[in-house]
Amino acid sequence: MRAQDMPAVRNLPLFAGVQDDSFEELVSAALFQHFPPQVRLIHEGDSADFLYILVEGSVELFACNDGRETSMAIIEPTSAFILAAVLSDAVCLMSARTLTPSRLLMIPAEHIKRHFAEDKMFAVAIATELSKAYRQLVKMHKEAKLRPATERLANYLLRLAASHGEASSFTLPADKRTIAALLSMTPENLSRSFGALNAHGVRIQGPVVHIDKPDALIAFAKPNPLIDDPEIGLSSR
Amino acid sequence: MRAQDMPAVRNLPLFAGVQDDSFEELVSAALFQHFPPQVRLIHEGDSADFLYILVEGSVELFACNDGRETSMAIIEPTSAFILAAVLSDAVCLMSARTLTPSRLLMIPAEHIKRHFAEDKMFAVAIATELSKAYRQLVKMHKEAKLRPATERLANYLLRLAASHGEASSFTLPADKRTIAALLSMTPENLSRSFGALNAHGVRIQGPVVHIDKPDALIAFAKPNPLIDDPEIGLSSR
DNA sequence: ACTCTCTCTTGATATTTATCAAGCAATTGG
DNA sequence: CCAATTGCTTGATAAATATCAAGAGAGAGT
Repeated sequence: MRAQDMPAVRNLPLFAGVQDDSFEELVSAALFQHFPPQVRLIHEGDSADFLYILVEGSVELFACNDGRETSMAIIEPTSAFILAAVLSDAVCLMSARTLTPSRLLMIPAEHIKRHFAEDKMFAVAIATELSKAYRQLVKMHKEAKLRPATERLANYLLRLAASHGEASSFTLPADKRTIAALLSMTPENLSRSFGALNAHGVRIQGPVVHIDKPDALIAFAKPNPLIDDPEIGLSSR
Repeated sequence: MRAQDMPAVRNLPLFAGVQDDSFEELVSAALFQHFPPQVRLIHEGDSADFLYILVEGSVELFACNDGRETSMAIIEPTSAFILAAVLSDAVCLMSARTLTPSRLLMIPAEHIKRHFAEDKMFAVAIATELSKAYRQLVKMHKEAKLRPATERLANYLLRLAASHGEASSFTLPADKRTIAALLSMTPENLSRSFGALNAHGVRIQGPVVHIDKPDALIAFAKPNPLIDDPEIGLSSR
């Protein structure tokens, strides 16, 4: 692991209250690995042997049932994942694969669980993270149940813009096919929905989105803080 | 609060590791209230002032957006709710209302947060509960994204049967209209889906479901442990 | 017993979303 | 440079789901 990557990991809310020596212990037990794109890191149903921390690149969480597959989240640095599975000592409910070349810190589950049981500050930080992760998932589920497809896309674009400092242009965090799955639509319908958003000030150039008329898009999307506001400080799944 | 209700609350996994005196402190600060059916307990967007514990009756968690409303969960005793909002010191993402006459213990959020910060065992128990709640929600979201409506219903019936000790008959936990919203369908389509399940050994008599041919229903539903298995010990939302 | 109300069901229709089938553009590999 | 592949788009069609409109049945109140 590169020295310059260290601060980002150390500064995760997850490790906020833990002592330096405890943190050192966790990191020294960890593996640090590079992966090319499209590498399957986790197979759903497997036991959760590591807490993964994405240091660079991007990772997709996805899930399958009866021949279908859908995307559950796109993860960007610096962010931990399968925290809940590690703590529950349970099998993973989601699979994970790299989308781009990625570097990951993998902390053995046993170490996480031991520190969790022994270190009050760590337990508090984990509970705080999990409560935010839970709330984020509630928001996702509300969106899925309460919005039609094109509105989901419109609000997703607004959230992306917000996460890029309200930039009027930004690049999609994954292939359109992956974005489509994330938004519970087919690639065909994503394409058509992008077309429909043209009338509301959105322009697409390959992987880059231009929001030419933010007000028009907002008027169409009707964003709702109880769905669209991010959980501040959330960096775990 | 009735003396006979105490053990069920005390035995919640949430309080498993807390000392008796701490538990007494929490309970003595709490309100205990009866509510008739259809009473709004929580409005989404309001701050989370209490951790609610349902002692008797049933409560629906639901959410609204842009004139639509959907059901997020049906809660039965003994179970705590809005734990995540209380810990995050944030507004509620879901509303709550009683479905039947209900009795609830309401523990002020401040007390929960103080004990959480001070009592390691409580923090550990909360994190453990939240990780299970998170995983339960992942399962719900997977189901919503990966299964068509009638299959969702079929698996829901199998889960209800399992929770009733694999009983071949049981009563639905809420009005069909609420069940429909929970399964992301209209009442009309729920009705038609029940009709479709007739061919797979399901018989409906008002609010009671008979599973006459469990094997046929299972063959149709194709249950998946990574969606349908309950998180054991989960009693919080 | 009798409305009245409410919930659920059923049928007809509309809308939304998915699937299938080309086709096009960009990229990759020879 | 030229296939060949890949990712996306577009159009036509099919399937799933929602909406609208009655109507039937059960329970509540008079």
